[in-house]
Amino acid sequence: MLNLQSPLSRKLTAFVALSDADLATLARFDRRRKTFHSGHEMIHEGEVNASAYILSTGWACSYKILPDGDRQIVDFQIPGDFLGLRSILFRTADHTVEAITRIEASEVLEPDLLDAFANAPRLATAVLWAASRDEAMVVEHLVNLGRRSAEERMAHLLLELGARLHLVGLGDEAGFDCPLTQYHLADALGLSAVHVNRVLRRLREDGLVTFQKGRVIVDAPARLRDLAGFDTAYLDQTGPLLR
Amino acid sequence: MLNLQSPLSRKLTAFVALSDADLATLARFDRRRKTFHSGHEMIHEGEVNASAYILSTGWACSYKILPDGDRQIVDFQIPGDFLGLRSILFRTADHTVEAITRIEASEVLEPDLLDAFANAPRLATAVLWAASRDEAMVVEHLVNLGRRSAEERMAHLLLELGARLHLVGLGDEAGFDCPLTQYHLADALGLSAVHVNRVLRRLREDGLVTFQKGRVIVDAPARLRDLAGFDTAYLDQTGPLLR
DNA sequence: CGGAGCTTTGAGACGGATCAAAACTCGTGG
DNA sequence: CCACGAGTTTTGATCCGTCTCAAAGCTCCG
Repeated sequence: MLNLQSPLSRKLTAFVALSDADLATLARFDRRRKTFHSGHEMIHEGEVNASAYILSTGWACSYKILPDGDRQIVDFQIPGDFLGLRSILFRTADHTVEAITRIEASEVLEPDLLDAFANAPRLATAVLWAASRDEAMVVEHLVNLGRRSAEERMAHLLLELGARLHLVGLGDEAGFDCPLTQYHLADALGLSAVHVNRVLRRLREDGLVTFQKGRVIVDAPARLRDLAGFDTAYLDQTGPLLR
Repeated sequence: MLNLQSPLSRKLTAFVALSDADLATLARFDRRRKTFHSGHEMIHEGEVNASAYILSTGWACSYKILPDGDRQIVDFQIPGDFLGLRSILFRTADHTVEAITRIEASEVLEPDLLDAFANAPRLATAVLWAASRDEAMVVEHLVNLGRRSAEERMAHLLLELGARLHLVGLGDEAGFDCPLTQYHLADALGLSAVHVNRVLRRLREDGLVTFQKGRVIVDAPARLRDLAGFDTAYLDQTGPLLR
């Protein structure tokens, strides 16, 4: 029951059928397990030869800081997600990754990845697929910022997080635990923290979602999806890729 | 002088040293050359098993359409860029790609890519690098929409296009030819077309950039970069990766 | 029980949207 | 060679969503 143990294998096997050999190689990614405390910067923008990680417990976020000190969060990472995968190919990391909660993660070095590509082609495909999915999420976030109102953005983000968490066995249809502050939400959605607060209140008063005390409860899933224009196509790619 | 002939090889060799065998494999990507007229949708959101292309002449853009008809352009593609590379791994395309001008492009099928990955590892690395760079650009666009003012966004976009065009031998320090309408700019920057017009006027009146009659002229490069907070780090990765 | 970080609320300012309409550009056909 | 028309650019007036500044209330850890 390897697949049920690790959030990553649970996520990958949902989309690519992996052989036992693939799963064994995947399991080897889990050596070098480390713990980081909340707030720790695991990868720094500008850092050379940064490592990548696979997140197994806790939440992280990746962001960029502007000259004036403003921050734009690009994505949140939850168990099963890669941290800084892109920065392995780049000489210097182009973004920062920070632990939001206390985190457990396995460090992935370049040779691990190359080994996987050479010896476990199906796994390599799966990793590539995961990277493409990450990019698809960034694209959807771009659409969010460019063309949706504050409330639509918030609805979309919460629905995405819910769907992703559900996929790795955290949270269910009703809701999920969420350690994000309103500052995190603001920096992800391109809003001010003050406005985030008002938006959350309106969504709550309209009976759509409630986000309080670290828990998100989706009160009216259908109406919320409708408001956000939320389409899971970019996330789930229904059923395993065989090829 | 293969590298000077194709914009793609010119771009890739700037970052990864390619062997003659790599270059030969790369040249084989150039069979199946096709022409598309301006406005043609080469890849449709939702399309299954879409092909990818390498753009050799002309401009394209990739975008998503929202339920209410709004459009968010994710990126523009210029000669040497891949079109729809991500959609090869996905069962269905998650975005649309449309020709802005008349276009010449070479169709790349899945087997071509797999062949390259199996037989030309350095080229495979280069392709992966190109995909990572595409993602880095999307991330930078996200920052643009989330945390920059309308003028900063415009300045940033024009500087990015200039830098990318320069890299493939189109345009120089002074400026470049640009077939985009103000509607394109608006949909890329998350603004209204009317506001785009006013922003361009202000930038022109401030002596920063002039965009008129299909040509962009950078009047004050240093001041423009300063306004935009433009750092080429995410684009050029100075000097060839050897590994 | 104190205090730091987070959430909540109010008042006012401002960037960019929207609506409306005129002016320009350029390819096309008469 | 001119007139037309579709697409594009430009400008004005007004409106609205979100920001900023300010301050109070809450929560939870030490």
